[in-house]
Amino acid sequence: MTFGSADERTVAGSPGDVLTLIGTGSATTRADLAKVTGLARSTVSQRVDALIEHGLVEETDNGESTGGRPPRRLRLHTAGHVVAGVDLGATHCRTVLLDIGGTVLATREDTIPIAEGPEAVLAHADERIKGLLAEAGRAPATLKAIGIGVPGPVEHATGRPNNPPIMPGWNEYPVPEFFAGRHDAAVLVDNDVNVMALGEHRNAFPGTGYLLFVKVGTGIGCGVVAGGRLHRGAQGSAGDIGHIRVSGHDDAGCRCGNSACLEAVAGGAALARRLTELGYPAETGADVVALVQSGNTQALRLVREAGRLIGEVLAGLVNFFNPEVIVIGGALARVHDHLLAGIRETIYRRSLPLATHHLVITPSRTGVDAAAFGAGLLAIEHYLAPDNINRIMEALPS
Amino acid sequence: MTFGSADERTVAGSPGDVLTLIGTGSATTRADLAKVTGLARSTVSQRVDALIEHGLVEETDNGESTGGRPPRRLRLHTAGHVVAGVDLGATHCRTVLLDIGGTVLATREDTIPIAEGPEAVLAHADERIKGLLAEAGRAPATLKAIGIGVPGPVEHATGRPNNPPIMPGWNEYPVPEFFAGRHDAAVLVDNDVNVMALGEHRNAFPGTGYLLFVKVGTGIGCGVVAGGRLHRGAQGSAGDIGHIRVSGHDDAGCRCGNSACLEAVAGGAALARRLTELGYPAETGADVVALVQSGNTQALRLVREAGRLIGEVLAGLVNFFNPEVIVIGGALARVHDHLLAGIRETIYRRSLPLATHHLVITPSRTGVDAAAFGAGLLAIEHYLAPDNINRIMEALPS
DNA sequence: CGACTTACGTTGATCACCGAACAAAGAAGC
DNA sequence: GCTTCTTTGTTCGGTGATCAACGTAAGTCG
Repeated sequence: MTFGSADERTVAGSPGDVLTLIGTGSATTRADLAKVTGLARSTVSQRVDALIEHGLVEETDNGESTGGRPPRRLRLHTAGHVVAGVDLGATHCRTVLLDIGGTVLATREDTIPIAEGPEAVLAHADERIKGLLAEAGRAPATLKAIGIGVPGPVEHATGRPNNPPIMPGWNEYPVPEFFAGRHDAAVLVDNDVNVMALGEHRNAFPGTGYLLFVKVGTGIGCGVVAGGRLHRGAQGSAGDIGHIRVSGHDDAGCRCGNSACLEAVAGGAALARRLTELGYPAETGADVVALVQSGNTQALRLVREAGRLIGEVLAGLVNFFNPEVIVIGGALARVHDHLLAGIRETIYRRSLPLATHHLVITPSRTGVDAAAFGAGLLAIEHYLAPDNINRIMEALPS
Repeated sequence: MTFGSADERTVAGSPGDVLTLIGTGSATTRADLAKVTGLARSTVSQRVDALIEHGLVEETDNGESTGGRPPRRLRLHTAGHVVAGVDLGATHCRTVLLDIGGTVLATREDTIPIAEGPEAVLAHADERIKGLLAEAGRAPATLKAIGIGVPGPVEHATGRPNNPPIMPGWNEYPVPEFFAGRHDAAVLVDNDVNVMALGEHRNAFPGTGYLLFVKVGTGIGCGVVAGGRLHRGAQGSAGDIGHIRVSGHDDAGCRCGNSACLEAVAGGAALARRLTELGYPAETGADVVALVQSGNTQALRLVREAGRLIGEVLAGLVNFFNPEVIVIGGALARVHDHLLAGIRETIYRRSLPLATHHLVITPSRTGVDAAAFGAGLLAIEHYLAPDNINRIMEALPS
């Protein structure tokens, strides 16, 4: 027998918790903190002083008075702490430097095939990170954590890719160890769709408990947020919806060896191939988007039909998972008017009313840097996690 | 921006946490507790003394010596605290009395249509609970919590059924309030499949993080355990997989208004109807089971085919959710040899190898009282939750 | 039958946290 | 412009939870 676990308590008052409250904006002054945590004002002051001494918090201007002494506002001290987010795709590497408040300091994008293998690609990314640090005028030692999104399943606890189909040479490669001697920073590795889901959740839907982020690009994948956290599943392969079967397409073979997979009929590569067959040459999802935007009715029809097929799969997942928000991202979402129409139509037809009543289905609000940004958030959240902060402050009693 | 929440810390040491460790068997002696919690032995003794004074813990025989003084074993004091679990079905009411160690003290089953409405049915259940208390020789005041599983979606936080299709008169009915004047006990209400999933998880797979419990009865439903806890979704309707579309059965109309729903082609009612059409009269899932057990090859064929269809849906969910264990329960699981064969066959064919590599697919190990027992566990876990214990002990400083 | 090992209680010391008093800084009223 | 009030934040002694060290209990081992 097992009981409920020990978390889920009322907001605790450790230094790390106090910092989290300041970072999230849940409390911006000492008096606020006292109210929210239930600690005495004196204790709060003591905690805040320690955080300020460690360079994690700073005082800003005074707030508005409400009839008495105006409060001193507190916020994260973003100067001495930055993180990097890295988005590795099949052929690209996007890098972003964030301060721990989540502000973008610098970005970089370039082309490198992930098939060149982990050493080459990670060395490349490391060069870019160093470049961004220099560009933003931040000392290398201020880099506190690195988040990396990769196009395949990852065992998040160890940072090792787990039989990734499109990353030759990366299987079981210990990514964090690569950076061990190069930076004094934690390295967090996750699937690219997961970090996009995280970024979208934290940015656009922070209060939401249950969110699906669907990326429609060459393939189709899904990031899952449950209870405000990423759901990775037992092997870290959760959200792999590209190979779920759809009705009526048993003739469509998929690279996975099965037929009628969602990806094989509604992915960007599949749409491009069918458009080529119809006499409109296209290779990638971007080409499909271009055809739609140029007014090609066949392309438009295909995208809408793809939306219906994606919607069929999502309708099942809505019943099963009961999310509050579904976000559609990826290359094909750039023509989201047509894609979403098909998706919405099918979900509202095939899902249970109770599950769709408050369901929001929306295009992604984050841009091309979504994955790198989400990877950066992963890094920030690790660095600012209460436990980590408590450890840091115990290690350096200042 | 939001950060990771404040839970997920190392095992804390509040009295409630200590009790949880004793209850789960994670630590059975004072010395154990000191090791696990990191508290000083003196502090642990103090905590344990308080728990004993409150009648929550008792000392048993001495344990085995490992070369020194033998430890005094601790366990939950089950005498003064019992809970009730209630399983309400379409036509039945099963009641079980458990001590807080999870031991069954008494059970009762009888027939009452849930359509008689909440007052009548709950009054009936309350009578049964009182009967079980008397039968087990426990004072009414020792009843600390009541768990109830109902055949429909529930808003778990308030205990109100949420547009349940087969529970006329129950919509929005505040179940906990019904018991307010009758017992000084918390009332937890949840979907019946959820409590079955909980029972199965705690009993058979306590270490598992991600488990699906699939109930194949008249209809088809699914309870979801994620991260060791029940996943209920945004509206509490998660796991409603009976109306997910399956391929190649577009002619099969469903009571929900759509066609090709899993339930409409593989549910017990659907199988019974088709067997009747084939000349083998059957009304319920139990009749189908009887036909299979009597060696009817048509029934056997249908059950196996139903397994394949259920497997098709589950294959998609395995990709999406990446569970470690899938448990098959419900009336039709009594012929699980045939049902599981079809399910396994399809899942291993259609799911990703990474997700199926360590996947266990197994029939339920819990019997006919699974739901009532699971409801009782829900009650126990609420009562023994660290926060609740801490509140109790602060309220009565003894 | 002592030496050793492990378990548990006791006790003075320590440290985190609290609450009350005090200081700071503005608003409101005259 | 002054006093009074309100809210914020700090200082400081007091209190209680927790700890580490020691002492006692109760076994095993040679």
